[in-house]
Amino acid sequence: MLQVRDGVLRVLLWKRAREPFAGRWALPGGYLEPGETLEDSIRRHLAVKVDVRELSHLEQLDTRSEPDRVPDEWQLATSYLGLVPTDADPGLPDDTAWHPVDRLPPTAFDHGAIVLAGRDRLRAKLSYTNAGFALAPETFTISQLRDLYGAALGHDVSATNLQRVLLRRNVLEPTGSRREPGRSGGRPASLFRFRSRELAITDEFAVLRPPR
Amino acid sequence: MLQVRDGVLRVLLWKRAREPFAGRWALPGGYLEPGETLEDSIRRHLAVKVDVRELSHLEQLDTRSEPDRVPDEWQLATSYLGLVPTDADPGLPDDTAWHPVDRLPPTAFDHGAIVLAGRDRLRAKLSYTNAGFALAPETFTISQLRDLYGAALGHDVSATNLQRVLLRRNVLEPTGSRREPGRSGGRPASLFRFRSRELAITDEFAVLRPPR
DNA sequence: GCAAAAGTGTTGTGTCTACACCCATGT
DNA sequence: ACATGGGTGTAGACACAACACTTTTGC
Repeated sequence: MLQVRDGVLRVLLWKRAREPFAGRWALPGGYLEPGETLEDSIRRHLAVKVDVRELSHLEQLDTRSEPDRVPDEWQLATSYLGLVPTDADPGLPDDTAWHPVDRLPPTAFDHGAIVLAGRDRLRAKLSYTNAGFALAPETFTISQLRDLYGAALGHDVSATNLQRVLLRRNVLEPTGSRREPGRSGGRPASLFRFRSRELAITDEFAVLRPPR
Repeated sequence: MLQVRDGVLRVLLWKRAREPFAGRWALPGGYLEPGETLEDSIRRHLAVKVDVRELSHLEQLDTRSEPDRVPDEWQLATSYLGLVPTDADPGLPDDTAWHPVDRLPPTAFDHGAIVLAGRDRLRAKLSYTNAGFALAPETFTISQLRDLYGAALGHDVSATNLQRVLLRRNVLEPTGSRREPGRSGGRPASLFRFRSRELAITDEFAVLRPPR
């Protein structure tokens, strides 16, 4: 589960109490109940940590089956990428915390690799889908959105060009209202919102488009 | 397992003898052995149908867990996309056949949806990776490659532009040799080959590139 | 007026499509 | 010579990045 928090892309991790990997950080999750869907299962396990309504997007990453990924046991795991808007602040149990994705603590199992795979998937999808909606509040200014994209992508993003790309692609729409400037002045910023809050591809054919 | 065969993108299906879905067509695959990797398992099951050395690419699609996807039983399945070069002609058991992906026969379980998901994954990757290597023979002319891309993408592709895109991206390299024209004449075509036969992203940042 | 923050105008660059044209071969 | 198929030249459309400039606010 990823979120931009304090201007940094973070992942929710849970500190393991028991062996194996006692004291190391792990992704939330757990066993599948009979007859349960993978998605239902991850939502159920997450609900213990976070209110599920806060989840703005959830998608499957992959299934890992290497026999040595869990010591002394052969165990399959299907990983999911979950996103939470930056303005959500779920109350957390004591043994969980948001860790910067680019400075992970020692993790249990292959969870470090899974987090990086999730980060990479998010970065890719920010380029060619409307995935930003899942990180952003309901309405926002372009500079707020620039900061979110910057944190998620790991490099500076120009507000000017971000605005133009997302407006050209019809991903954003103006709400009509504005945000009052802070005490240091400045022009009031217009508020925007994502036209859709469901994942959609916005830049389908990079090349080799079908002919007219 | 997909292949361009007779100028059409096809999938290898296996005719089920037993219930459920007796007589309908299913994807090759089967149960996982204890301690076995998913990839090893699919390769093992495929080896019965096709020589595994013919597989030029294999990647995981997704894991399906809907309780009603198999009647009277709750069963998880992880699907894979396998590609076979167009010039491979594996001998097949009697109960398997290559079916056009765009005109699938009635399929068992959710296998029809899986095939379409694989097709869509292939189409997307042809745009921004070197995935074409997995459909093409070792060496080929641009027009052969155009036909392969056309069959896989489902629309006409211009040889002119295909050549320029793939050369600009350094995906193809000339072999130096040529192919003799047929009896109807025509300029002899140069032969090309893919520089790499491992999947690689060739058009990384569609937009929002990192600054210099 | 001046600083701060937001937003627009403009120019340049690179990638792709479309299409005209040229090249090398067989008959 | 002419048909056939391969390949190149070139121009236009478009999306994007960069950066200068203008707008609107607080102090």
